[in-house]
Amino acid sequence: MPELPEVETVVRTLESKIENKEIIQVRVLWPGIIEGSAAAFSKRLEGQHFRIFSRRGKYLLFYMDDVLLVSHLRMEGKYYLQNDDEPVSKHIHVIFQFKNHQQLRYSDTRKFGRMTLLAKDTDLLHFHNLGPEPFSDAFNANDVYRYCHSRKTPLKSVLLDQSFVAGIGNIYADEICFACHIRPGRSCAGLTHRECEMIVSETRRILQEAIAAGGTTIRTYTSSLGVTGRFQLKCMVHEQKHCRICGSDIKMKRIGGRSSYYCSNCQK
DNA sequence: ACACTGACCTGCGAGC
DNA sequence: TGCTCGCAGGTCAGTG
Repeated sequence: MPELPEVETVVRTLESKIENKEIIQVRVLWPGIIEGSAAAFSKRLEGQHFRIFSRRGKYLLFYMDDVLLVSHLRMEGKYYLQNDDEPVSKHIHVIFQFKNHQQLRYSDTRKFGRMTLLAKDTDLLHFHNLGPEPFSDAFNANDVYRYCHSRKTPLKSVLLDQSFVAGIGNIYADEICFACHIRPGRSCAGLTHRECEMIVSETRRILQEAIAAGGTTIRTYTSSLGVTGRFQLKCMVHEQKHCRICGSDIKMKRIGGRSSYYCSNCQK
């Protein structure tokens, strides 16, 4: 499941492969991926070049000449750079044709991902009600403390709430809770200021390490263009059987509709 | 205003 | 062996 580190990896990989390439044609094989009219989407992108590559939360941002292409991979979205004579697998839903017979292909087994076109000057600070980026000053212990004390939801649910902080998904939410020695189901209302400081610093540390490792490859997720992350080797609790610190059995519980892994000995 | 649930999808594994 | 069923997950619309 692509979370912030995976999206960051995809953005940087694509930047190195397709920067300044011109789209000469777009084929949408599954219109549900495109928000709005697929025909208008395709027409608008013809003749546009991939200029600047960026990210906001889990959204990929491609600044073209006159338009902003926003892509969300959701669970299984991937990009591949292939030649146009290679067979098109059944999970390819959007094809961007370049010159020299190259194609950028969007693959998505579950068809959950979305693409949309926006004006280049769209305000991304308030885009989809997204909260602060984890590495920005806007994500800090004082604001986290204030936010948490105005509600009673489990810490895990808060970490997954994209309007709280942008980019954290199920895997990293479990890892952050573990690193802070807090059970994912604990109400965020009772967090101390010291714990909020720890949530901020551990979130940054874990995401930074995951980016350095090229993201996480777990279940069906591999990042684009054959790049495989290595962060799953460092997961302390997510999908683990035994705690890597104390050896206790890792417990699994559904919190906010998500499977959540924790060590009942190390996390209070 | 906040919190929870279901829909969107398909592949996979468990159970019969 | 072959079938059905439930689960996985991010986001948003709908409901309480």
